[in-house]
Amino acid sequence: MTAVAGLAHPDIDDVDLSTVLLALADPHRRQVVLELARDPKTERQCATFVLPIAKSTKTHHWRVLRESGLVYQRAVGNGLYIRLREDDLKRRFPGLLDTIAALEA
Amino acid sequence: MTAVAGLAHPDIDDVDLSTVLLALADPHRRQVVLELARDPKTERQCATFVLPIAKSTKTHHWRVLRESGLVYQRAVGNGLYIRLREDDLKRRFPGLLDTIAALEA
DNA sequence: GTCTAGGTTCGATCGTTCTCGTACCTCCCC
DNA sequence: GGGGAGGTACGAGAACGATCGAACCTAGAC
Repeated sequence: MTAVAGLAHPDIDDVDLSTVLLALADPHRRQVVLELARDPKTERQCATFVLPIAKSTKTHHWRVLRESGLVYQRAVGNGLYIRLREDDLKRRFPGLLDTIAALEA
Repeated sequence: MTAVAGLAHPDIDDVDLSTVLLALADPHRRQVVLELARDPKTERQCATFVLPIAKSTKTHHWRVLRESGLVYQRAVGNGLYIRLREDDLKRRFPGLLDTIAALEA
């Protein structure tokens, strides 16, 4: 196993609403999702997110976001890039992201 | 204290999004909310909800729904009536309920 | 080779949540 | 008065989630 873990992404059709809502219920994760949503097409380095939590806790949140189908992660060199699964989410949960984003705009 | 507990309802402005999303993340609670949302103006007897859980567990979920600002409960005689806080929710979290409802229609 | 920055894994703690059964209360009907 | 239906309170157990620190790995820069 490499230092960058196997980045397993679920099929969006296997994700259920409870999982997504649970993922979005955490303020740290929601902040990440909303920052990504401001520039949905753009990939961003995970390390650039400023969160008042430990490194290992971030790893935990990345996994939750990934496994809930909200984000796509890609290993580049030594680091991680993250991106919203915008199209998948629009198709599977239409309106959800826009609504949440509008609520905290 | 009467058999019907003190039904404390939070001011809708004191409710935050995390709490609401957490409340909606539970399938049983979401089912209740969605059934109420099909007839938003109408009060319904709590006892008429068919859920595969114990009585005391229901009491727990009523409290969560109440304290998350999603529903309003009223004691009538020996029982409880429940109703969506539709107007409050529309104002505080516009679009949220409609989006969730559309997602599981 | 060394050092650093980005990440993971592990183990643990702490709080919360869902769940239940039991006991109890109270309104209402007979 | 007695009984049933609707609900609460309490106590407990199991599962989960957020959090951390320490140890470790890897890629890249120097």
